[in-house]
Amino acid sequence: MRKRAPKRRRRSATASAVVSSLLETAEAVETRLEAAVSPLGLSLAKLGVLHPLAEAREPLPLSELAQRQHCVRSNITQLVDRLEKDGLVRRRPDPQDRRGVLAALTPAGEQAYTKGMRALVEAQQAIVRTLSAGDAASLKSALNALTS
Amino acid sequence: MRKRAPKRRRRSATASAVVSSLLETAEAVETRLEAAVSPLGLSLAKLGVLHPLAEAREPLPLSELAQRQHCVRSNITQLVDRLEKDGLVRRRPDPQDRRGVLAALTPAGEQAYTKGMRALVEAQQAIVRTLSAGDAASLKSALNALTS
DNA sequence: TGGCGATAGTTCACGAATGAACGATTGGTG
DNA sequence: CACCAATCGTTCATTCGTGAACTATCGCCA
Repeated sequence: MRKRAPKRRRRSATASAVVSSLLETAEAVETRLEAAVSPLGLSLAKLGVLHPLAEAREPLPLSELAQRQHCVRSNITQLVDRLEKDGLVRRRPDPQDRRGVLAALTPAGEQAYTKGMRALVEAQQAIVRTLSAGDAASLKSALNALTS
Repeated sequence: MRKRAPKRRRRSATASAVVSSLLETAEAVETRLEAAVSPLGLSLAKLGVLHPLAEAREPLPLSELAQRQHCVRSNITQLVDRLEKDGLVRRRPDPQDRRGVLAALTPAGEQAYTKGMRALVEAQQAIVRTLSAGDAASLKSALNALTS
């Protein structure tokens, strides 16, 4: 009947496979989302900056954007540089703090945000739709376990 | 008793959450793996180039590395540049094709590979270990569903 | 009040990845 | 054989992300 002693090995041999699979599908998903918003001249990174700005409905300090984005301040500097070049955001001095700089959404920025968000959500739903309800639930719980 | 008509909305509201969760945990996992190999002066990208070279046990053309890595040729050019600077790989002309360039593992390269691989596998196992057997299985199947 | 340590944003150099353009070489096929 | 399309590797410009170093300003407290 075979299949008694080995067992032990299974785990380790599979570990790398599961992790690789996670990384690869995440990359595939990310690429797909990126493709969904790129026709609008956007990227996930840019959308990630526009998001808190649009939600707050008021200009925010760059450091706040960095915190919400879980990234380093210098990254936001550059991202905002490009967004400004795109005309989606404008920098303006913080009246409360002369060190600070606020990022303000332009009208074009708001518009780009709503369009981009629509495209993004649609793409996300398309992806989740390929999952059975059970798969979705178990995926969610497994990811939660990983994050803890 | 409530809970009859709505239902519809749930799905869409959750789609973005699941996808975001996937992307975020993947990033966290990647960061962890990166941290595991970085003390050895390696990165996942570099290890990804050393891998096929070590497995093949013979020099390989750069284009082959690009294919196996699912990336663009120019990326391999630069990666091999750095690996050469690190003394882990050496470029040599392809005797069969004068357009081609072969990447050959140096002794230091082989050593770095085995050490890096050890560290990587260990980190992967540590991550998977935080998952219950059930979670691991369901994660695997859900990821499979996503990739298809 | 004066001084000083945190905080804010920028700049720079780097790693990783992409895509376009380019020069060399190779392989059919006419 | 001679040409032409495909392939090979590199270079360049661009995006995105990091971390270190720097300047300006803020806020506190001795």
